[in-house]
Amino acid sequence: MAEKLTKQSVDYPRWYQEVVLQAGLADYAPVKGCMIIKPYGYTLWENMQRELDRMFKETGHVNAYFPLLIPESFMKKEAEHVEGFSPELAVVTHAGGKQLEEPYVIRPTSETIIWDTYRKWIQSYRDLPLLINQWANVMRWEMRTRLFLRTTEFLWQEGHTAHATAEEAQDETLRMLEIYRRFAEDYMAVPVITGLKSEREKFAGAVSTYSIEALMGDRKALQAGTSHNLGQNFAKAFDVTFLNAEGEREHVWATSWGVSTRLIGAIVMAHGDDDGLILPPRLAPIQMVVVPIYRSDEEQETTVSAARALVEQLIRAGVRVHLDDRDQLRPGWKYAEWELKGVPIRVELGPRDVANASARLAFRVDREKRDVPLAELPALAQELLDETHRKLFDRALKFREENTFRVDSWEEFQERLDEPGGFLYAHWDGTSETEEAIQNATRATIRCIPLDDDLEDGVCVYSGKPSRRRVIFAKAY
RNA sequence: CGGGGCGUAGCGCAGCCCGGUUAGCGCGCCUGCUUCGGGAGCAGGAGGUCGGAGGUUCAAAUCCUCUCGCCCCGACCA
Repeated sequence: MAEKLTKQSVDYPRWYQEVVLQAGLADYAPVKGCMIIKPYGYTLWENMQRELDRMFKETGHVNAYFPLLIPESFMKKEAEHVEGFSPELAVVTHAGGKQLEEPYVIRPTSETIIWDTYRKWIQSYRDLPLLINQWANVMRWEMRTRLFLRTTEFLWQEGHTAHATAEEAQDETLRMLEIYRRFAEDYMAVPVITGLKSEREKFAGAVSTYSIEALMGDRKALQAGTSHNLGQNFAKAFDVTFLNAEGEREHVWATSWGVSTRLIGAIVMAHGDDDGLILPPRLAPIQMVVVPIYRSDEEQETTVSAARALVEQLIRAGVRVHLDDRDQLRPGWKYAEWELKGVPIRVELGPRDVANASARLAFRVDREKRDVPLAELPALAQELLDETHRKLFDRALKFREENTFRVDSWEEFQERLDEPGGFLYAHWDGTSETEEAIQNATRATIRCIPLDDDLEDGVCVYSGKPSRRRVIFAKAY
């Protein structure tokens, strides 16, 4: 804990790794590529789950749970799905001391087992729509892993819905994309761009994939959530049909959508600085930490009891507050530690403050210090947290805008991408060949075709062929 | 899979090239005193089969062979 962090400007990946470990979000596991999510990190995840779960339920979804193990044959039923996921499957071949007749794969995502099940659940248009979400762990044997951003096993939610029409499925796809956008911006304080994925980048088995894309502190992009319109691909692969009102048999239309513990990585990299994490107040495990300050035993008695009283009032005001009354640590040490852990607001309570009936607040987001009357603090707390949220969001948005460029020539594209990086709005001829060529030349990929962008005639920055709109290129995680 | 690095106390490391007393250092931990408004000081103390196996040698953390694991950088991916 006492080690100093590597500065972001010196080595960003190293900073990331150190801050995740030192702030107590996660630890390495004995298994390659896996991590142990520690209580502080898991509480953050629980807070994210709670809000997302509420949003899903408000839009008519219910939770269910499907098995971890999937018969291997299921994975082979949808052609693109097989191709996309085969290389990263973990397979169980032995159990109960015997070799299994059919191996089981550990789910990398649950479309197949869910659509196998939906076949039994759906007969009529009256059974639709079917709006189910599950909170689960999944496993993908990636070649290279990074804490939270890409681990072999990760936690996520996956929604799987079934609809009677293509229009309904498309509406659902966009509805959930919008929920992800709202969650990212209103809770994580991370501004995101919503858009459509290119053919190359879309989900294996989808008709179309939409995503929210965020810009990290090192000016690289992070895909923070995806929503897929699966069309009738899985319904056909698993023979899921229904009778419509006219008595005709049709294949069901599907969507799936998910966000994962990767979002924790997004929070770390969107907001963190050289002193550590900066957690968005609406998700922070600890929103305010109260540090009593004293020299003598009498002062300790005075400030600690004042702190206890304050903490009680703050809890009643709905604040997630922590009292740091550890006697063996000095205040300066505690300040540094809570800053590393990204607590939005620190409340310092010393003899002078108690005498003045005030509290000294220190804001993590901008280091501002402010004295507030003790009696007013509980009533003021939510507003202060909201203010912090806005500052965080505004700063992240400003950063993104400062690192977003419209580029019109291949030279400019390469230069900007190299230094400083960021989002590049550029014309693209719409072909996978060009996309691949650009990736090979620069390591940049098309993050998305933004939804809220106007059409504009131009020529492809790489091939010079005609283009109808700009797309966003960036180096990505 | 290619490239690089690392396994020595809870954590971070030195020692290894050039073998040789009881294997060190910092942080943390325990005890005591003084401290406490930006990462405290002093004194005392506990804590190790040096990743594993085999070999060379009078003697191996150190040399040789094999092996296991993890991390970082790239290619693949949420």
